[in-house]
Amino acid sequence: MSTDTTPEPTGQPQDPAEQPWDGAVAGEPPATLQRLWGTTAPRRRGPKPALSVGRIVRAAMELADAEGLAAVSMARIAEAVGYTPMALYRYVAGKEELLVLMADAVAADLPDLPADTGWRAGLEAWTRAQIDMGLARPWFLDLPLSAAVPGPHRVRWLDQAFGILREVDLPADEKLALVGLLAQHVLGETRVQVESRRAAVERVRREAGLPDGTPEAELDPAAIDAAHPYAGFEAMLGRYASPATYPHLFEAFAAWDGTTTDAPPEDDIGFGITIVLDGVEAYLRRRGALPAGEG
Amino acid sequence: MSTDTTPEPTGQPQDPAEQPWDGAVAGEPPATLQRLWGTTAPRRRGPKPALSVGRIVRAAMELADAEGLAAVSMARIAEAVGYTPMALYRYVAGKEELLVLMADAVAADLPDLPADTGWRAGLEAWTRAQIDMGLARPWFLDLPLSAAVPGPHRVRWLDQAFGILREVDLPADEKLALVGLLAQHVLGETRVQVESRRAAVERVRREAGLPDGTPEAELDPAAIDAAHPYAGFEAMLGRYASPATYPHLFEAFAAWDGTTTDAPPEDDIGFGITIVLDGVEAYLRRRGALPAGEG
DNA sequence: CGAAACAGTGTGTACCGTAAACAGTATGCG
DNA sequence: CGCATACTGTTTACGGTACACACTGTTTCG
Repeated sequence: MSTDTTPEPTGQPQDPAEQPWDGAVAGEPPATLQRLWGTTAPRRRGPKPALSVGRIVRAAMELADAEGLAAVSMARIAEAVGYTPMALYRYVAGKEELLVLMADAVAADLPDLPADTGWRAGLEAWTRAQIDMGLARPWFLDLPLSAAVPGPHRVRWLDQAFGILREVDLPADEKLALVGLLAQHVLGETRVQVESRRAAVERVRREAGLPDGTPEAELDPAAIDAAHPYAGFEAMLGRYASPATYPHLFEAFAAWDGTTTDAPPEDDIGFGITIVLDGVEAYLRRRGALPAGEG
Repeated sequence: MSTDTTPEPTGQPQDPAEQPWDGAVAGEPPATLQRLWGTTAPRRRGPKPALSVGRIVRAAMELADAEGLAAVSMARIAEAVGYTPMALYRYVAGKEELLVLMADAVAADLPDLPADTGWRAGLEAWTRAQIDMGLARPWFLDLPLSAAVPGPHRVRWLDQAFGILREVDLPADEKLALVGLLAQHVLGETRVQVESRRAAVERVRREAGLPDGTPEAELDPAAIDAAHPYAGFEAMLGRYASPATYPHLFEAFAAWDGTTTDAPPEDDIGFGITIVLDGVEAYLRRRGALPAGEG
């Protein structure tokens, strides 16, 4: 982007052959990227395709929503759309590519954030929206690292972050680094939330004596909310920790009265966001990048 | 731990039956936790076991080190230790449990940190050591969320964090939340590092025209270090971004001169740590928890 | 000396992702 | 028009996975 040639509005066909990364050596880029960005040239001959990439991805996501990522197999997807497994390979290079497409597609549901809240409130909203998305689709966290390819929806979300950061005076690469830091925090926070909820559900189910596969809907939501988040951890400590084995942990938790402080922001998510954004604010101040009136 | 009964130094057998979570309903806890903490009661009758959990886990880790987590299958492990695949099931409940054991075992190599550096330097060292571990064993990042069960080595590492935080005046649950935040940041940062290195290696290999499976050792290390970390991202921008599609991104990167600022700490890792620890410091100050002389 | 508890093996099932060969269909070109 | 061509979805098959179950052989306790 440091060149002065303006790129075309949307990607053009531009002869799929002769791309530097094409050929036997290549990783996934060419076909996968085209599928991601919807820039595959329409076919001219032969029967009209009955399926579409979009429909396949949508079926895969519904499956993941309902039964988790582990349930997403080529066979199950094919069954859902009413074709044979091998038919999918006419639309998608393989399962790995399908996961890439899914990873971008989830970002389509991210909201349009209001502009003109300051950078800090903006980033907080940006962060929270993403965590909400992760909570709604926990399977997102199970996607492999290799599925994190920038696609149109993901980049749109990134664009919003840059919109929020317009008022901040920093070169683009530093903004990108900051947004990346935030994005990583989001992923981690979501993991914690999802995992702690899953543990709470499991504990409530066990206490109610219900069988393993019981859907969450049959459990008491209040009991789930009330389930102490550190319960499993404390049980582990009580069983295995001693002054001899884990002195500092033992000391700290022996002195603890067992009550959770709510001096931090009322919710767990806010706790992390506040700390990270405080750090970001310190960085901006150090760099003299705060908008006028805040510096 | 808010009770006054001192737990025994190390877990005792304490009758594996009659545990609340035992039986058909249970998830993994009983057997898996016992295997994790090495508290399985020795068998009394029958032939002496030829294998051991430790040997199996070690073999699995060697396999993962050499060929990645995807190469770790029950069959390959069995081959490595010289027995049939089914023999492993006498020692381990299944593959999932094995991954749990591996996840804890990696933490065994984490160093003993020096005491008496202040809380901030201590936490930074704690963080960096963990990132180094992740870089040394990238497969660690591929482990599923479900493998994150607290085992002896993981808890020992947590204990060190609490040792570092002794001088900080905060209830145990808040310390735990802070350490958790840091741990999540570490995971994210390691992901970024591993992924960007992998991308750099791939790009260098492509430019050198070498085949896909070429081991990293045959590539020019200097070229890998020099490979611009944002190259792939910029290529994507140049091809697909326009003022119409991604206005803010376009604007920011159009104004950018293409040079990376090194105003932040010299290395990428320090960039993130500094921001997060600044946030933590702000939190401690707000809570009046800073050690005497720092408040 | 049984009997019971255990170790490791052999065999088999139910999946998984996907390569290859195939028959049917719509299109562009001579 | 007619046919080669490119494309569709299907069939079949392969090598891989985790693991259930029945089995033989070994060790130790009552």
